[in-house]
Amino acid sequence: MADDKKLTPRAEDFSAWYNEVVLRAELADYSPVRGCMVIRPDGYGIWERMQRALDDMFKATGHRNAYFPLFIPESFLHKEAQHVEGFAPETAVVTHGGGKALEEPLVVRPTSETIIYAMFAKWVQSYRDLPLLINQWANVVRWEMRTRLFLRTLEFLWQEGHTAHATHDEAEEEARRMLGVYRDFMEGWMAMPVVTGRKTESEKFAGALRTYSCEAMMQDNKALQAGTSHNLGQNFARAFDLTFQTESGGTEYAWNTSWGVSTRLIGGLVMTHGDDKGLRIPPLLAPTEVVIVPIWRSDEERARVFEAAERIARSLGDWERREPNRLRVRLDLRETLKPGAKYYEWEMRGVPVRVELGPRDLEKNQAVLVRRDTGAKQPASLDTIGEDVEALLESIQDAMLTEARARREAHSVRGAITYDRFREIMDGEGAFVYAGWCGNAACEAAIKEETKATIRVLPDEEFRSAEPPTHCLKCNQPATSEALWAKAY
RNA sequence: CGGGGCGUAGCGUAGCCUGGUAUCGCGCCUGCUUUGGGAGCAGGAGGUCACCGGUUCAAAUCCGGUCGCCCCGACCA
Repeated sequence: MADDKKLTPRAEDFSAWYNEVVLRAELADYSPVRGCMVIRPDGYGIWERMQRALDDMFKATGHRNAYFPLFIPESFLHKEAQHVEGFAPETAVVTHGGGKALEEPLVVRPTSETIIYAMFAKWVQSYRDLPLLINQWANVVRWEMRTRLFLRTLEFLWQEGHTAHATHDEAEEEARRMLGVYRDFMEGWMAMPVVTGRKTESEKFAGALRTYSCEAMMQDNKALQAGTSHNLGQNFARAFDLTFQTESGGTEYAWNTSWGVSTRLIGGLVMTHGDDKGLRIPPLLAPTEVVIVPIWRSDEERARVFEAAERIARSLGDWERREPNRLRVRLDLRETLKPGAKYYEWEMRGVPVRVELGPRDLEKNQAVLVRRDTGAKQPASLDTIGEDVEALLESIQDAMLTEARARREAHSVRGAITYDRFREIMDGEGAFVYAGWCGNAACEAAIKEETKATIRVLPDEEFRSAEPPTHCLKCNQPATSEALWAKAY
């Protein structure tokens, strides 16, 4: 068992490490159904914090929540040609209900564009009804062949924003705005830096005019598509007759956007921040930010230490920080485990700050604060522990983003590069490679075929190289754009 | 769907070749002693050996079939 206590190191087998962390940190467990997962309280707690933060951001940008049904008439999916082509192979279909065959099979939503724009068509008559800005929190089902906890399961939780606008430019602005919201969330809350940009034709959403994406680098140097935002143009409006009267009395199709992030983000969080001791959760998303571990020898000491620990837990729990919410504190009073065993457990679970409190500390009116990200210890006076913990949490949140960004930059490659060198990189450690592309889908496909790497995005300006690449990585023809290449999840 | 692995207590496993009393560790329960980096001792509970069929006096073990899960490759948030 001694060996079982340690995780498989990331360097030895990243995939095994990931599975072990998710299971042992009790974020999730396998379900009896292949490809499905149970999200356990510690995993769901992270999701709840993500939801709250994102939901506030959606509301702040004018969106309202609604809920659309799980079942979609199969015919709806067929109304948009690209869309059905993209999703039909991976839908689950209900053919029977109440013991009888249904007249029309029902698709379990793989995404809700069809049902939502069908409803929008009923609700929108005039330009005065626009823009219509809706979000829904829901589960969706996609019948994937190969699944992985959080990263790809048959059923997953997500949010999908759906909007309708009077003009192309407004829709474009909306799609870009929500991509920005995602980026702010991923960097500000998840401490996960992303590269934003536009997807190529071959990688865009089925039915979209344009797809934008946030791409994050995992610790195995592979890219994770963490969130996407689509300008759907008028494709769905045409398919579902979503029209409105213009100011001048004409009739036009509305312009739509959709955008989503899912519980996949939790997988991204694990693979961005986890280490060989387990999970590391950025404080803002941690269901428990602080765990207090009391230390004692005699019964007399236990009584004293417990009393003090409870007092500190209360005062920390009541500590009002600048943002008006309280510290999320947990007090570990279990008497069957030694302190060391508790340390290992809370490290596995990723709690950002541990407070150690023993008799020697009490004599000095202090406690020891230990940060999960670096393992560094520091004493804190019991008189100022609230401020100290708050400051430490803020420092951890910042440090985690800085560290993740530095790691990404250390594994990014820019500047002139030969195709041979590129192949070498993709065969080896992997990287984010910024290189020229001629714009030809054939080159994109050939590279994917030969190296498994794909164009993650055509990066937004701030991510592009100071010296734009001049030639296509593959065919050496003049480049029409700079592309970010990587292997992806 | 192709390749690989696995199904024995909550978890991890031994036993299978060569059929005969279900193995060990962790965890769990009780008690005592412990507790500043994964505690010790003693006692205890816990099993349709994935499922179905066959061979046999007797099957976890041999034979036939079925199902499921995990990992690696072709699709994808």
